[in-house]
Amino acid sequence: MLDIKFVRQNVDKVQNMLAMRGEAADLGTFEKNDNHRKAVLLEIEDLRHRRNVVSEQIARMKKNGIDASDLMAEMRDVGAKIKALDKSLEKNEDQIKQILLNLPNIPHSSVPVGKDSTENPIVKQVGVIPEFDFDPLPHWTIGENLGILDFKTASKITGARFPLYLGAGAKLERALINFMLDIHTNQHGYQEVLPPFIVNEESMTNTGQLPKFEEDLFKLAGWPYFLVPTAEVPVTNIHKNEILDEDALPIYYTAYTPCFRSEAGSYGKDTRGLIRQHQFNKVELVKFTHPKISYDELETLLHDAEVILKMLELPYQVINLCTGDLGFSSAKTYDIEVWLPEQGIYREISSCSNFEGFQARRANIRFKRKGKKGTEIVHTLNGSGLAIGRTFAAILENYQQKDGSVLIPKVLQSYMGGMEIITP
RNA sequence: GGAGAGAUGGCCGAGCUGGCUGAAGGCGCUCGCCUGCUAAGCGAGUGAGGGGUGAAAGCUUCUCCGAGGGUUCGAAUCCCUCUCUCUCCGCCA
Repeated sequence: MLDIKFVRQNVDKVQNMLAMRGEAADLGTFEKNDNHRKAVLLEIEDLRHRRNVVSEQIARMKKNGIDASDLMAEMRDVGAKIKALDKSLEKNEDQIKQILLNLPNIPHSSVPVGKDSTENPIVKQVGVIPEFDFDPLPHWTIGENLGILDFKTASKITGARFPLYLGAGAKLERALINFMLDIHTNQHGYQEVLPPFIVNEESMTNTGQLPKFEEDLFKLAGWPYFLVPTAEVPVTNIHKNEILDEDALPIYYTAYTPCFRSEAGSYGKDTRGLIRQHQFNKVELVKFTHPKISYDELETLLHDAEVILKMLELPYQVINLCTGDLGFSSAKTYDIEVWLPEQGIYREISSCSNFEGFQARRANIRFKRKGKKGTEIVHTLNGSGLAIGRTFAAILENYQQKDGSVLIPKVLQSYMGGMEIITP
C-alpha cells in the first residue's frame, strides 16, 4: 500500500509511475472520496468535541445537584448525529482503502522502463554453460528413467501439476532444502524459522496477494484461510503490528515451506516436469531493514541467493525486471534465472525484491528511531534462496551423463550420505 | 468436544461499585548530575494514529485499553457477539 499522504500530494506523479507499469489507474475517484472524507471528519470531530465538553459539564452539575436534563436531551441529538455521520465516514474510508489496496507499488528510480518481460536487461551471466556430446534430455525424462520422479502416479493421487519424488529423488530434494538452509544460517546470518503453511486473509493482504490475486491462491473450504503461495507471507507477518527496536534491524529470516499456487491462467504452459507445479518446495529469505539501507540489503540478498547457484555450479543470469514486468508489491526486483540445457534457455529460479514500505505499511510494521519520537515504517525484502523444484530440475539437466545417470554436485554429496551419482 | 480464567502503553502490571485515567506503579529507553572505570544512585522526560493552525518550535482537537456491536449525556470500566491466549477434563498424532 502506498502512503495515503504521498498519493494525496502527488496524484499526477503516482498516475505517471503507474502508467509505466502498464496500469491505467484512475485516481479521480480517490481524490473525490478523499476530499469528502476530510469534510465529514471535520464535522464529526467538532460534534465530538462539543459532546466531550458538555458531558464534563453535566458531571459537574450532577455532582452539585443541579438539573442537567436539558443538556442531556441536547446531547442525545448530538450523539445521534455523530452516529449517522460516522456511518457515512466509514463507507467513505472503505472506498479509499479499497482503492489504495489495489494500487501497485511505485517502481524505484533504478528500475528500467519497459513494457514487458522482453525488455528486462541482463545484469550479469555467471558460470560455464555445459557442453554435451549427446542430445541433453529434459529433466522429466531423466527423472522418470532413473525412477526418481513419477508424475503419472502423482496425478493418480491428486491430479495434474503435482510431483512425486522417489528414492534418491526424494533424498536429493531434502538434501537441497538442508543445504540451502545451512548456508543461509551458517554463512549469511539468517535465522531459521518454520512457519505455518496456512495463513489468514489479513496476512495475505499484508504482503499483497489479496485482495487482487485471490484466484492464484488455494483457499480452504469453510475457512477464511489459504495455503501459502510462498514463505514470504507467513514470515513477513511475524512482525505484523509491531514496533521494532532500531538496534534490532536488520532482521534476517530464512524459511523452508512448500508453496501452493493455483497457476490460474497458465494452462498449456510448462505442462511437463517440475517447472510449474501446484505444489513445490522453496527456501525463502526475508529481511526487515532500515529504509536508509534497503537497497544495499537488496544487493546482499541477491548475493546470498547467487551463492547457492555458485556452490552448486549451475550457470545462471541475473535480470533487472523492467517497470512493465515488476510484481504488484515490488519497487525493484532482480530475477535469477538458471540455465536449462534441454530447452537452451534460462528459467527463473529466484526473485529478489525490495518492497520498501509497501508491505510494512499494510502489516503495520514500524521501528522507533533512538532519541526521536514517533515511528517509521520499516522496509521489507525477500527472495527465493532458492526454489527447490527448479533447482532439482536444473541439476538433473546440467549434470546428466550420456548413460542417463546424473552426477550429484559436490556440495550435496555429504547431504546424500556420500552418494556421488544417481544411476538407474 | 466439556468446564473455567484472561486479553490494558516498548515490556511487566494496576484500574473494571461508569465522569480531569491516555491510563497508577515498575522495568526499559533518552537527557542531565554524581562516582578512578563499571555497577549503583539522584533529577527530568518518555504511547500510537489522525485533523486544524503555524516557516518551524509549538498550540489545539479527535480517536485508540484484543476485534466488532449495544446501553448511556458520558465506557478501559456495564451488556452482547467474535477472535486469540492460558488452566482443568475428554479424545488423539
